[in-house]
Amino acid sequence: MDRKKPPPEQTPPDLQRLDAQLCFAVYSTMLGFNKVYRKLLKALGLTYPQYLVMLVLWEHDGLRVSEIGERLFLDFPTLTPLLKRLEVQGLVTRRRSASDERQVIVSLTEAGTALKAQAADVPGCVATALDCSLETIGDLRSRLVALRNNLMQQD
Amino acid sequence: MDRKKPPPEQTPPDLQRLDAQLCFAVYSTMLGFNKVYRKLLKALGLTYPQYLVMLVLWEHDGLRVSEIGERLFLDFPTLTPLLKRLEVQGLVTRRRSASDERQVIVSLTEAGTALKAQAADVPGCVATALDCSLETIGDLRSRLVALRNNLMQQD
DNA sequence: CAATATTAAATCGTGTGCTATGTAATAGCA
DNA sequence: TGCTATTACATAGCACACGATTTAATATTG
Repeated sequence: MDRKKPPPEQTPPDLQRLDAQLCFAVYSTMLGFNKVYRKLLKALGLTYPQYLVMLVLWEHDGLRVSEIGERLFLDFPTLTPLLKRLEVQGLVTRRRSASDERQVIVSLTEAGTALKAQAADVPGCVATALDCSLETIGDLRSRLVALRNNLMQQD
Repeated sequence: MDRKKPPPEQTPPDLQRLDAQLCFAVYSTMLGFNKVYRKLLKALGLTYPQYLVMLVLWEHDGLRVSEIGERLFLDFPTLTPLLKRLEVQGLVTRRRSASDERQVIVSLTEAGTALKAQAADVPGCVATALDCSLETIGDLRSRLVALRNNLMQQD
């Protein structure tokens, strides 16, 4: 009578545990960030992805859609409707480029530019919610960026 | 003729830069993870969130929807349709609890259980894409979990 | 025991994010 | 110069994620 079970053929159990997955830590942290940002950005009338777009434009106004997409690692099907909604809100304009009509230039309106001052408290409030040192934040950030760049290279 | 501009009233510019935001590092890292997981999980017929649900059930079969939600920090509007699709794929069953009919118990089917072995290579392939040490991964994971818990406490 | 409050899940509506596809403009080549 | 290939963006369809609301079951209270 053979009581000895064969060794499992799959990955050792602990590598397939939810909490062993770095991706789940990233995913669930992002869920947490969304929760915090949703509250903070509600007063500004922005969703989190819209806020990211505004951050990009506040830094460098008048970009092509593709340039915004490159900056945020987002594609056209995501950006086009999102930018349309920002345009409807009067925060940006979308104009065909005169030199190349395939390109759409996204520019801040006065209201869009003015929104930057209203959003000035956001990073501080987020830092408060995080409740950890600037050094930790900076270290985490640069490590995540390195991972992101590795992941984005997969093809 | 006053050539001196008044100091800006908003947050110092570097705090409102996109790349200064930890949340953007997390967000864009998750975009990268999605890209990698989408490819790996395609052969299993799973999306990334569905994979997370399967990880939970492989660990502990027969949970209530709310228990899965607590485990993954996800709400009913997300989980109900997702679980329905897993049921349609024949990977889980959803049954009303006899002792409390408000509760739905989610159980793995034979196919759902068997899928675990097919998914055995996933964590290893992800680790390869990450191209960094297990120690780094573990450290990042625990730090992110700490942040997540802080963020989730905001209310 | 009946009425009310609470709980668990389902549904609805909105905004993403991505693959696939379509449209229009520009570039490149013979 | 005309044709083809490439580029930039828009659209379509699907799967999330979440606040708001609804439905049904259970718990609590008088």
